[in-house]
Formats: sequence, structure tokens, C-alpha cells
Amino acid sequence: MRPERLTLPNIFFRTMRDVRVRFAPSPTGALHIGGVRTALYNYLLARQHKGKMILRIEDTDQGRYVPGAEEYILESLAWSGIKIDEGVSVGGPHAPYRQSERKELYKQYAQKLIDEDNAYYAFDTEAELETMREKLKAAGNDNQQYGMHSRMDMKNSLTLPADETKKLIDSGSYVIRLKVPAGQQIQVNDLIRGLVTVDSSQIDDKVLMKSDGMPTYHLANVVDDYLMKISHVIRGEEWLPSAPLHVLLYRFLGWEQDMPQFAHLPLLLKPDGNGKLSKRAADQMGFPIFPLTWKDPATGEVAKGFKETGYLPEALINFLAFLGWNPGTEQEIFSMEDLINAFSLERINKAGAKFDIQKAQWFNQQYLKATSNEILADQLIRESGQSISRDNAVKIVSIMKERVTFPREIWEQGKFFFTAPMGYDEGVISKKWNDEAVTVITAYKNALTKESAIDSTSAKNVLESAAASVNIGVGKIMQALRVAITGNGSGPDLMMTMEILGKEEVTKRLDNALNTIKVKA
RNA sequence: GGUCUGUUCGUCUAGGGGUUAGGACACCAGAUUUUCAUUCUGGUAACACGGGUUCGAUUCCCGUACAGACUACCA
Repeated sequence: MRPERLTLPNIFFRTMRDVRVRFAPSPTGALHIGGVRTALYNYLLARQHKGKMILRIEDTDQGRYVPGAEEYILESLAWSGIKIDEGVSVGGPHAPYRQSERKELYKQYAQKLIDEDNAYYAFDTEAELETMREKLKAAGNDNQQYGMHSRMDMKNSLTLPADETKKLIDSGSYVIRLKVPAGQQIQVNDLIRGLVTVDSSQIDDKVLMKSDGMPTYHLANVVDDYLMKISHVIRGEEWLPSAPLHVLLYRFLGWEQDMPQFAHLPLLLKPDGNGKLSKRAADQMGFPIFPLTWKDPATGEVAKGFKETGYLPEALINFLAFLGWNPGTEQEIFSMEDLINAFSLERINKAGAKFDIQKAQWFNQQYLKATSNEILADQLIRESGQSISRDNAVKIVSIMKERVTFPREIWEQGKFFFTAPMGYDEGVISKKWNDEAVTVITAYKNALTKESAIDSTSAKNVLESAAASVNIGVGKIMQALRVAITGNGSGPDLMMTMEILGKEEVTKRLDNALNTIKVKA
């Protein structure tokens, strides 16, 4: 039996409460593919329960703000098919949704914590903090943190006389730290991992308000989740260690009854070795890590996205959904609609998932094959820049799409549909371009000239009779014929290729091949 | 180092006290195909280790190992 992850009251609680989830990235660069998955799981839960998906921008670190990142996040989610019900760009009842614009809001909650002796002012310099850590380390202390073992040795409103404290506060340079109580077992009931218990001695007196007046993630996230009536916090596993701190904050703020449920997602790991998926790892393996192409405004460096690489959003989403979750059936192809119906937090895995780009390619191929010829034909006409009839475009696409992983490969590998070969595959020439081939192809060309037009059937019939007339099997010269027409040793159905090319073009190319390719002695 | 989390084929995973441990990707082989691809069929391949509990453990418990995350006035 699976371990019990939901207690009965929890189930009751969840069904009684409107599902409101949020995706809360910080605009410090391009959205990582793992972030897309986190957003996806949030979205799936929201849609399944007819709830709301909220996008909140966590830009409390002004130093790390990257221009364009927010727009990038919006565009990436839109491309992925993840729709935002409330948040930046769409607004909503809890606006603003950008934390920097909510700055004033957090102060009162920090003040409440101070008033109730659950937080305090601290004035230590960076150097003093460093000294403290070193001292604790030298003394053999296991955790070198600003907390119950060290706070009374530091420069803060707990240790300084009231008048000096006031002076320092008035000077404006201070932080507010949480006063973590001693000897408590803090429990987080994680929907994926079960009950996680941490001793409060392991939690340090985290900074809640920074000296620039901005809240840290911990405060802002708890305040906003409460104010925005978030029902489920679904986020990456890297947040699990700080979840007890957040529980403490909810408790001190008097919001424990309304605290959201937590679900900490397993990490996305790099394909080889260990460690979490990074841009560096992706670069090494030669696959994208961002949904859309991203140009770093600081360095000018460009990172190609999944979209630009040729991934279809539906395929990427399907693939991503299965990294850490599965429906428990043998169905693998899931549309967004299917995912919304089938998704459940209970079936999310605990262990990290390695990012297997080959599986992503397989999904892409499945979705490409399922895409209608008409849609792909329009794309082909647009992207190839060639003037071809829609009829022919549909034919090209229908024989090419089975063979490729990405749509662009249809025209990359089908160049010969538009231009006569500039050269011929050497390997095929040396093996297959012999007297027999020349005999049959010459006979074939002559027979073709007498036809008024060709389609794949007549092309084949004519070829067979031409080959029979010189007593040579068709099979022996097929590759030579292909190379004469396309320049390549392999490709889609040759008869259909000839139909698309038309009689004139085919005979022209055969002539050309007959004239230029020499039979090896 | 400390805290937390995790560990089923190479990868994503199903399963769960007695199973031939299932599927998918990848890989290999065969069939089909004029070639390559597709498609079809088949195959190789896994319960990290050690102790318990039990008639029986891959499944439950405890350890160990390994891995990861966190350990900022970053999120």
C-alpha cells in the first residue's frame, strides 16, 4: 500500500476549499524548463478543480532583476499552453501581482511579528556575521547559524539597550529577523512526501525584511499566499528545507488554519551523472533548457529554445508532465485536456527524474505525425520560401513527416523537391552506379519522355516495363535511380517523389545524371 | 560538516508480503519496404547493500552506502 499522504481532514479540507494555485517565478533570467513543469502541475490542478491559476512575480531582489525576463516568462507560458487566470498582465482581485509593487504591505506583518516578540531588529554587518559563523565553526558547532544559540551574542534589539536600538532603527539600516522558538518540532504535511518534521533548533533566524526595505522570499511568499488565498503551494523540492520556516510564519501571523497545502516536486536532474538539470549540462548534451530562445541582455549570449529547435508545445508539455508523474495506466499520449482530467498530486513521484531528451524527441515525433498535412503544408510553404502548389506541399509533407522528428527537417531533408541535386552521394555512386543502372535509367528516361504526365503508379509501371525490356531487375537499380533524382542514397517513396516533381523535372534530372555521373571502371 | 529528501531495467516509470516484477524511450535482432525511415514481431536489461519482522520480503522496520536539495540581507 502506498503510504498515507492525505489524512481524512485534509481531503475534506481540500474539497471544501476553492483551488487557487500560483506560479511565482522571479525575473532573474529565462524561465528554466523545470519551471515550466512546476507551472504545468499548478495549472493542471487548477483546471481540474475549476480553480484559479495565478502568476505572481517575485522580484524582491532588485540586484538580480533582469530586464525582459518577465515578458519572457509570460511568452513562454503562453506558448506552452498554460493560461493565467490572475496575475501580472491579466490583473485580478488581489493586484498588484508583482511583489516589488506590494512592498509597503509586508511591513505591517513584519511589525506585527515584532510587536508580538516573534521577530526582532538586527544590525550586524556582513563581517560580523562572518565572524560569528567562523567562531561557531571553530567551537565545533554543527550549525553555524544566526539563531537561538547565537542571537544573544549579536548586535540586535534583543541584546542592545532600548535607546541604542531606537537610534539604529532611526538611522534606517536594519533587518528584521524571525525569532525562532527553541525546542519545537515543526511539522510540514507535504502532499507528496508525507509528514516532515524538523526541530526548531535547525531553523535559523531568517531575515524577513532586508535593509533595503524589501521583504525576503520567505515573508513575501507567506504573506502573499495568505492574502491571495492560495490553497496549494506546488513548488520545487529545493524549498522543502525552508517549508518549516514558512509554517512557523503562518503560525505567528495567526494564519495556520488557512495555511495552504504543500507539495514539493521532485527535481529535474541532468541526463548523465547526478545533480540538477542546469543550462551547462543541457549545453553539453546539445539540447535546449529554455522554452523559447533567450538572449541574455548582459552578455548577449543566445540560448536556443525548445520552440526554435522544433519542439511542438503539446509534445513538450506531454513529455514534461511525465517527468515525475504518471497516470498509472499505459496511455502515454496526453493532450492538455487529457492531462487536466488525469492529473493528481498523489501520483507524483518522490525521486528526481533525469531529463531524457530522446524521450522528448519521441513525443515530438508522435505529435508531428498526428499533425494534419494541411497545417504542415502551410508551414512548409511559409518556411521554405519556395513557390510550390499547396497540393504538392501536402504530398511532400505527407511522405516526409513520418521520417523526421522536427517539422523543419521536412524541408531540410526535402530540399531536392525544390532544387535539382547539386551533387550526388559518393557512397551510393561508387556502389550502385554501374552499367546496369545506366542501361535501365536510360531506357526509363526514354520511356518517360513518351508519357504525357506521370503519377506514382504510372511512374512505377513505366519503370518496371523499362527494366523488363532490358532484362534487369528493378531492385538492382533503385538506389541509382534515387541518387540520380534526389542526389541522396535514401529518402521518401521514390515514385511519389517523381509524381511531385513531375515528368519534365524528372526527365531533366535523369538526363543530367546520365551526363555527369561516370561509371567507375 | 549539519538538516531534510530520495534509491525498481541505461532512462522515464507500473507494481507491491507469495508476480514469469509490467509498460514506454533507447539499444539489438527479424519481418515488411526499391533504400533510409515508418510499421510489426521478438530480444537484452532492474527491485543499492546489510540486518531484522515473517512460513515467505523487492514490497514493512532499522541501519549502511550512494545521490540530491538546503545551509545568503537569492529566490
